[in-house]
Amino acid sequence: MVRTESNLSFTHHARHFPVRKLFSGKPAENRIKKASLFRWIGVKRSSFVLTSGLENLMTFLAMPHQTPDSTMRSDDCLYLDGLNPPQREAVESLDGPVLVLAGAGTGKTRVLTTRLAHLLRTNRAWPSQILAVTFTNKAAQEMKHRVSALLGGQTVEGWWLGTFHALSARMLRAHAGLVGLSQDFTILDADDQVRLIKSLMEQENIDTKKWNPRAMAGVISLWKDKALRPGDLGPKDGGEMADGRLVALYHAYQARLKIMNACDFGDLLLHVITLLRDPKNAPVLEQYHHKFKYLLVDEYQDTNAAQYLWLRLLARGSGNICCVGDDDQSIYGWRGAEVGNILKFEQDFPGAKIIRLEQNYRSTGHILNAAGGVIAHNKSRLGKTLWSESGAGDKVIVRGLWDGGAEARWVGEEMERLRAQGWDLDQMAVLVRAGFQTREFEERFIQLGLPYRVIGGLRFYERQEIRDALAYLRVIAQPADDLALERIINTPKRGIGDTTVQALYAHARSAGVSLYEAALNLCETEDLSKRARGPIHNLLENFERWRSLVSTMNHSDLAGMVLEDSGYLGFWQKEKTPDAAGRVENLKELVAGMRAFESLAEFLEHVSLVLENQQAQQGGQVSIMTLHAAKGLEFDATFLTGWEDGLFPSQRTMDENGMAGLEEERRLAYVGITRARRRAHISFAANRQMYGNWTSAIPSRFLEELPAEHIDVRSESGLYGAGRSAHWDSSGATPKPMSAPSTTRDISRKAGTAFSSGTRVNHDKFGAGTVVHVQGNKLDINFDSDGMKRVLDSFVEKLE
DNA sequence: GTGATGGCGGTTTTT
DNA sequence: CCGCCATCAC
Repeated sequence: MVRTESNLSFTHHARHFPVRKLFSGKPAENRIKKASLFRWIGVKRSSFVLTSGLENLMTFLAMPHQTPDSTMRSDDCLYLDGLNPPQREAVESLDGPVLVLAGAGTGKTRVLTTRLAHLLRTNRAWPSQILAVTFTNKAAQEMKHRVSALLGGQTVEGWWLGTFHALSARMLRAHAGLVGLSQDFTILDADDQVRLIKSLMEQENIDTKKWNPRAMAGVISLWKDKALRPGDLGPKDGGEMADGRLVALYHAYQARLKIMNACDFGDLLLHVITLLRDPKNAPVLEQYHHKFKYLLVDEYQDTNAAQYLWLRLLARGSGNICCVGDDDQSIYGWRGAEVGNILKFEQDFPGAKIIRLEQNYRSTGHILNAAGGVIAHNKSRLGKTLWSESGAGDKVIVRGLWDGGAEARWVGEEMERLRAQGWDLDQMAVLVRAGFQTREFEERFIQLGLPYRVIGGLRFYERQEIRDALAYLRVIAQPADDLALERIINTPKRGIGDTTVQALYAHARSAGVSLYEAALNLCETEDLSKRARGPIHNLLENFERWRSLVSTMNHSDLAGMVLEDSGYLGFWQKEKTPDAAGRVENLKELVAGMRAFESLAEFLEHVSLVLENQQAQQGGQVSIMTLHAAKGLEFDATFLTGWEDGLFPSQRTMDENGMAGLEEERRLAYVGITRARRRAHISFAANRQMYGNWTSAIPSRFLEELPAEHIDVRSESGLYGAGRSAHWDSSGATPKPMSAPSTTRDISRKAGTAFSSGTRVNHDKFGAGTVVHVQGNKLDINFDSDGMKRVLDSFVEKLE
């Protein structure tokens, strides 16, 4: 039933495809238009750093702004044959607003890519008239590849396919002047952002211990996600935060960014919105309206308010906007995503067509129904019921264990058992709620010799040595980049200490210039200590020299030279720490990797916006990752671990966001369960070591939401119960507790809830305590040494 | 201006 | 328990 694109042949259609004709020749007429378009865009050639081939982009912009003739009928299109009816409808509903509600595993990407191919193949639009937005570069890449596969290997060039941020940066480079930036503005990442906020807080005498700069930066980012600029806020909107001066801090932050000619990620979208909204710039908006005939948005449930406004502004032109998403998989509310966007699509885009994809091609029946049973508990959802033709398969295996160690052992054993049965290690994954949970599995897998990889974590360009190297390049490209200069001004150590840097900053502030300029101004004067002048002079001289080479020298060679001359590479080569050699390797890799880019500017833009998390993909390893990282992936067998109240659902989320938070956690559970094709395991531990001390927990409330008929409970003796009804008591499948002594627990269980308030009890891990409150078989106990905890009655024994 | 110790905080993550 | 940052001693 499920046919992949590669099964379909398009070769005999290829000659109908406009793209080939489009690029084969460049009529003189186009060249003339090209020149005028340069003016329209108002930027130099090198600024279009996001497209690999600027030529192609220019060619597209030079195309007359009209739709190509639609001469082709849809029934000529073989690629439509493999689609089920709703999928086909989603592909063919090209005009007007369309919302495709694509449940997990229902062929969302296939619909997206086929729709794009269809637009091109039927000559509905030139590539340059299509705006396709994704959240991650990975998704953009995948879309690019799959569309080209659908078109028989023909690559499509010149379309506006990318992340919100990359596309925004592209627009902003073209119109930077309209928002008070210059075309070569710097893009700051989260780390730069926090450092800048922190220095501003210090400057304003706001206590950075009481008010964590990271958190303050987070709030400002959330404001930006909501498209709130400093002027849109009242002075008190920051509440107590930052001593009541958070909004003032936001003002100062934006002012500083302007001086630095820099943008943070939020600004990329916000500036575009500001500029397109301004009546003065109506012609710009009009040109984009004229240009983009079709808009396509992936993962619409993850859009925040700013992205929503951005889309609305651009969609007002053609009105042809297709959003694809799944409200049940919205898991990024905590970083500003608003499920509301997808829930109110119909109101926002009147006359919208809503198409539901409900046939699942990934998972077997029990898995699907277990997931469906959980998500049905959510109130705010549009509602979908997934079904599949692939048979019932295995029930979801649910296992309770004594502690985190036992859980890791059990997962390891099960994985080895599956491996022995011929399952592929690459097709197995451990999914956790929070990063710290991975450690226990790693330790266990190392012991077992089970090859694994942890997905996520530090990315290449987040490594210290890479960021340092990039800082050098940033200062060369953009001297006003204070953060970059500050980062490396004394790295490697060259005797420019904190007091000197503070003096430079003081001068920069009073003169209203950048740090670099301040250094230029001061290095010959008496304002600085004699000792500091030399190294500063030296460093600046180096920078001037390097900068003078940018236009003539290959940027990769230049980078090599910079690292050499600055002493940075030598610093790591001399270093004896175990990781130093790896860092030297990384630096060399960085220099080599730069060759793939056309210029230094292009390279820097890719680093901040588009660089892939290149993880050496070697086969034969199980994966360990967070539930968030697992979204969009699928495995034959999954192990969803740590299903304990407080951990999952996360206590913090519930405290901070109440019912909405709980519903988001539940969606996370839904995402988790639907990752499995054939086998899903869910486990929980009664005790877990967190940050060095033992904590106990009761099983996740989500376990109770799993429909009994779709799960297979195999808990250790004494670990079932948890206030659950009949089907929890099945078991017998697994006879003995693995590590915990069980006698007293069994006795207490037989006795029912034999505890009452005031009873003195003993617990293996927490010692003696007094029962304070009884609720079913859950006891709130005040432990003599560890304080209040909630535990299952089966874990304690009465003290006589 | 640079190296050593204590204290505190610590989900989820992309751009 | 681990890592980061601030503070302190040179």
